[in-house]
Amino acid sequence: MNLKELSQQLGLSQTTVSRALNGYPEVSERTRSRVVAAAKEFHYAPSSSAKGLATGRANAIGHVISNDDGHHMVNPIFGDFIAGAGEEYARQGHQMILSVLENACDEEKVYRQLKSRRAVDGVVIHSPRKGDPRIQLLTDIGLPFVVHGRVTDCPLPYAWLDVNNRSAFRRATNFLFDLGHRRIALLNGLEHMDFAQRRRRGFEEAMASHNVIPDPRHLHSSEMTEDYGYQVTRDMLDAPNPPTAIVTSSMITALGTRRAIEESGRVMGHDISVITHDDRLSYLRNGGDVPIFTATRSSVHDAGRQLAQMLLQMIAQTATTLPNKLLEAELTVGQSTGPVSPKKD
Amino acid sequence: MNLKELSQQLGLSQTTVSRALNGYPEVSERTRSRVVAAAKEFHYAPSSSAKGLATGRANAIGHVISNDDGHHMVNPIFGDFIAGAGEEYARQGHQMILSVLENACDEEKVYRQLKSRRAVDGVVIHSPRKGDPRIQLLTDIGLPFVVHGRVTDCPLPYAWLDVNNRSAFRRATNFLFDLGHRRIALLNGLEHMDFAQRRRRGFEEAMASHNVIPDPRHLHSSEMTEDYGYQVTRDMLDAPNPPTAIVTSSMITALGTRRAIEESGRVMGHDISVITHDDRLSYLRNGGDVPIFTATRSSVHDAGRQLAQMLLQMIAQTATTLPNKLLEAELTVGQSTGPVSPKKD
DNA sequence: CTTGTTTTTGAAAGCGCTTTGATTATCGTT
DNA sequence: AACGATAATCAAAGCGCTTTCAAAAACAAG
Repeated sequence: MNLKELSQQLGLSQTTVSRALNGYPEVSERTRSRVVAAAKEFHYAPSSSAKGLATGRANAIGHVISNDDGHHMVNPIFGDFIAGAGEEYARQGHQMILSVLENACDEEKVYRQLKSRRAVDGVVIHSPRKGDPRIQLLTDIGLPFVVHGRVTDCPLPYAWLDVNNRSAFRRATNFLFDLGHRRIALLNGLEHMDFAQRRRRGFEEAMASHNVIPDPRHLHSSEMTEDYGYQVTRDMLDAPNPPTAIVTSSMITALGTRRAIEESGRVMGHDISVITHDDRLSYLRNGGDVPIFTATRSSVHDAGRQLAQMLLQMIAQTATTLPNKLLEAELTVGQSTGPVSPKKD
Repeated sequence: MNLKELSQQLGLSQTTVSRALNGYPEVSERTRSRVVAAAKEFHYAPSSSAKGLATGRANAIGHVISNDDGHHMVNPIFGDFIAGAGEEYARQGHQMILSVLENACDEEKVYRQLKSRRAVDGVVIHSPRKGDPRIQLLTDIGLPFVVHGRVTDCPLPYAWLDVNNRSAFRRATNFLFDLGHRRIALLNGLEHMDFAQRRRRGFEEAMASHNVIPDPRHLHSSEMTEDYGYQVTRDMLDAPNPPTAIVTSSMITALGTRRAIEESGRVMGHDISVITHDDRLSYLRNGGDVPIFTATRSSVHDAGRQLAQMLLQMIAQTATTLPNKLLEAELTVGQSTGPVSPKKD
């Protein structure tokens, strides 16, 4: 069923039917309701390609995700972020188009094609890296975009939404100092990612403000897997002068850290403290009323929703003002932290 | 830059340029290479809506994911599956369209619209449930689809790709019997999901074939979170007559199970055995050369790739044969299983 | 009953591509 | 040189919508 057939059924012109369905004011209420009823009855919905062709808008937003340098690693955050954004798109009648990159070198091509094929009205930039070339590229080709995160030292203006990673990690670290800790380890994510850089900075600031020089053996950076948390923590605990507290970048890593701690016969929150960042992933809830981990939390699902809103608004009003939003993570105290314990060894 | 402009640049008709770019045989090699070069130079790519309108094909596949009955739970499998499928789509010049459902009641509407708006050429069905209504619906409206999983007792024929969950869990359970275990617990996923039903059946078959009636206190079903694994395992270990082995449905749950085991002072693989199903999620690797968990493994990333291939092929050749594929999980022995230990209590 | 105004409806052009059916160039044969 | 066959190219229609511009209907005022 297409517009022509529908309008014939109704004995009206395509023009009127189209206007009725798109809420134009110059059609009488009587005919509008007739049209809407008929559309519902015949399950009519306008062809999106025809509509796209006629209007020049795709009513779609692109998300390009890459398998992280061929590690075939899908960001565990991804699912929840996408779900949040997707809800907002659905609400506003947009579609989400996902492009999966196998080779990072195709990156530029993919964005260019998205633009020249008019497949999307805008894109969201995931996992910005240090000196990320994408914001220059997208600015050049004139494709609206919002960055999830930020790009340090980027000379161009751009729209973004980010968690205040630096303040979150500064705060987490300071919290540990307040409990008396001074030998604090950092299990960071991959430090070519911008967010990891900021987290490190926050951590270092807190350390510096307490005149503590971090032990290099206690500073780590890797993909945030469970195994990484386990291995690194075990090694640190086995070595002389182990940390009394650990700040870690993700719940998954924290699970590994906890495992190593428990395996060593220590009690987390008593013998050694752990703070993690918690993205509130749907399949990794941090306990119930009493969180297991003390954490800096910020819902990535919510970030997805808000970022989608920003982007849709940018596109709708073609205003030249580039919005940005800094979300503060909240520090929730759980069972994984406690005052530094009296020297054991 | 559109086709018209490009053809003017070249001094050719749109017809010829279009044919050259789409690989039709009736254009000379000399002109074809000229055209291709010019297209590259001007970053020309055909508008997807125009192409879609003209051909009637969207060159897109839809994935509809729902936030599981309002639990706002995104399947952790989702990211890797999507990545696998997406790679295949990219390779074959298709796009992936993701629809996120907030209310499960919109389900029918979303599929109908995808069809009537001609937004996709086919869809993939995620997480089929017991008596899933979607296969009836899609058959009725004539939208090609492949199910990731199966629907038990479905009277209609349909295309699917699935892991042999039943045989995997039968095999896992039998493996435990071979090690001398008889008190075996099952930590299953939500049993309104079809895959969970099959896993349970496989487990029960193995139990029955050894004339063991499972202790009802050792049969569990829930969303597969870490906490679920922990809670349930702890409760079972605290109770009299705890199981000597546990079969669990996901790595995440297995992490919780391991935590409860270690917390109780037992050693996994020695005092109590654990087998899990391992979807080979990219961010949850089961150790390195020596797997931590003995597991039935089957890459969900690979499943996504293969399913995408099936669907694209179905669409391309409009053949009426409905393909299906049953993947066998492999049993990999890790450190989490061992012979039943001499009675402790 | 005109006329001017406002409200409501329609005819047709155009969005950028594919594809049919016609036309021209090229070439080997007689 | 003329001819039919083949290869290469093109003009134009059509895909299903939106939107401009024109026309008809309804209505108020003179």
